[in-house]
Amino acid sequence: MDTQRGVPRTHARATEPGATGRAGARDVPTATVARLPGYLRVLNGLTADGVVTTSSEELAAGAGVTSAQLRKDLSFLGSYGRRGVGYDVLHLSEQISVVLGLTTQRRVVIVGIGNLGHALASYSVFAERGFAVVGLVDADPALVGTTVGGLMVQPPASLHDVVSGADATIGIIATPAAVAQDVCDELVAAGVVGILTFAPRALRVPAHVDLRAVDVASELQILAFHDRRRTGTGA
Amino acid sequence: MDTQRGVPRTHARATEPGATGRAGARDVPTATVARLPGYLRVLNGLTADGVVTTSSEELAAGAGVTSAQLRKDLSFLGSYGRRGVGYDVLHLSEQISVVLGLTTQRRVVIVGIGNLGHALASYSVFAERGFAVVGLVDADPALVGTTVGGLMVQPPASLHDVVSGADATIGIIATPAAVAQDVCDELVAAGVVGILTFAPRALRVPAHVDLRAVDVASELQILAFHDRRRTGTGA
DNA sequence: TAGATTGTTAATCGATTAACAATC
DNA sequence: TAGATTGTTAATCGATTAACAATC
Repeated sequence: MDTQRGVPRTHARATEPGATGRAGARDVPTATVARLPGYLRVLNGLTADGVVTTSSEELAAGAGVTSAQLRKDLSFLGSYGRRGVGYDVLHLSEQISVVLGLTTQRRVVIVGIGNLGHALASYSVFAERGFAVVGLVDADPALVGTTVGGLMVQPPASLHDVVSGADATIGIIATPAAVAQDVCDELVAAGVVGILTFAPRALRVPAHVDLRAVDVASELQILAFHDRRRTGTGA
Repeated sequence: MDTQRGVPRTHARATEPGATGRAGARDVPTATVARLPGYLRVLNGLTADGVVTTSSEELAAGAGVTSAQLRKDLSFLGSYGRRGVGYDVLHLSEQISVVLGLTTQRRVVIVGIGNLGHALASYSVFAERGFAVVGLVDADPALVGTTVGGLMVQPPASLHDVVSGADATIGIIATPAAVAQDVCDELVAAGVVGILTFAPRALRVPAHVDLRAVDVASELQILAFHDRRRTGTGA
């Protein structure tokens, strides 16, 4: 009840279909991939603090996992530590970035500029972590043409052009649930290979597209399950 | 790469410490608990469509899981279906609500009313799914005293009173990462038993408090991992 | 009865944990 | 060398899948 958790997935295992294949990056378990961003975050913080070397113990504590878990996770990437010494913060950070594919900036399009989409479009953390929001789309005529986070909101009919024109590979869906599947299909048709949806509804995507879903109301309902056990109400 | 996933957790198993214990609700695996909100969502949709009876096949398809998975999950709650017939939509919906502890309305306080907090404070889906936002707190003097989603924003010094005064059991953290742990500690001291954080930082909570973390930038980084394999860039 | 569909069992699979040999 | 810490192995644990007997 007290540990931080990453994100689960019924994900296909992360095998390496790539041509030559970078050493070490092959066949990383999905559970490990989901924790890598957390490690990277801690490493970046250490770098900002001027820390040059770290240990599995320190890194794990910062990320909220055990040192055994951390070493096991890193072992799937390769051997980037030195026994008896620890890990070079900058080098490990770079290796994880390479494995996650963050050495190239990914371009993101957000569909649905309501309260949530608006917040995401203005979210500075995206830029800090290597993503560029390159397009905004909304169906509300009152919203189309306005500027949010420095970008002009485009109409739904422009979705394909916005995605392909900016060469976006990731789409974020922040629309009402009712239209989420249609938007999803259009994003896929336009060429995105990854989708992050906030719409409370199951979406279908082809096998070559990666889908991740965040449902904040479901998160609260999961909290309610444990809440009930502590406050005694609810049954 | 194509399935919907719930939320992973390094969660303690959901054992039943409650006194008498409702039949069936004991010892539900965390992976199952995380999928229950999805089933509930589909059941509510079926109810709205006037559907009276459903099958594991139909329900699973709507939730994006296999029928085997669904039946296995429901088996932890009890036997609420009829062989050869299926499930009564209303009855099953009610049983899941009881297990999740949704028969009592939970009160939620949101700390950090920036872009994201603002969006969450105005998020109608919370009310639809049985949660009441009863307090808003922010450190920005320019924001304190303003009204968002019908509630007046309170200063940080009022956090404890806002939580205990409204008897809130769940806290949502939408503050900058730098202050997230302090806010978390204050929420716990004020008596919440569940915390949902959007701050990109690992948080520590005592064993009796349940913590769930949503990190949208990490979600994008996980998508980038697969993106790299398809677009070939990034290594 | 015959057909349908659940609930459960058993097998498989993947993830976590702990311990320690390797080695800096 | 002695102490420290990694990387790996093996054991455990939990979750998923498939098949089917129970039963409506």
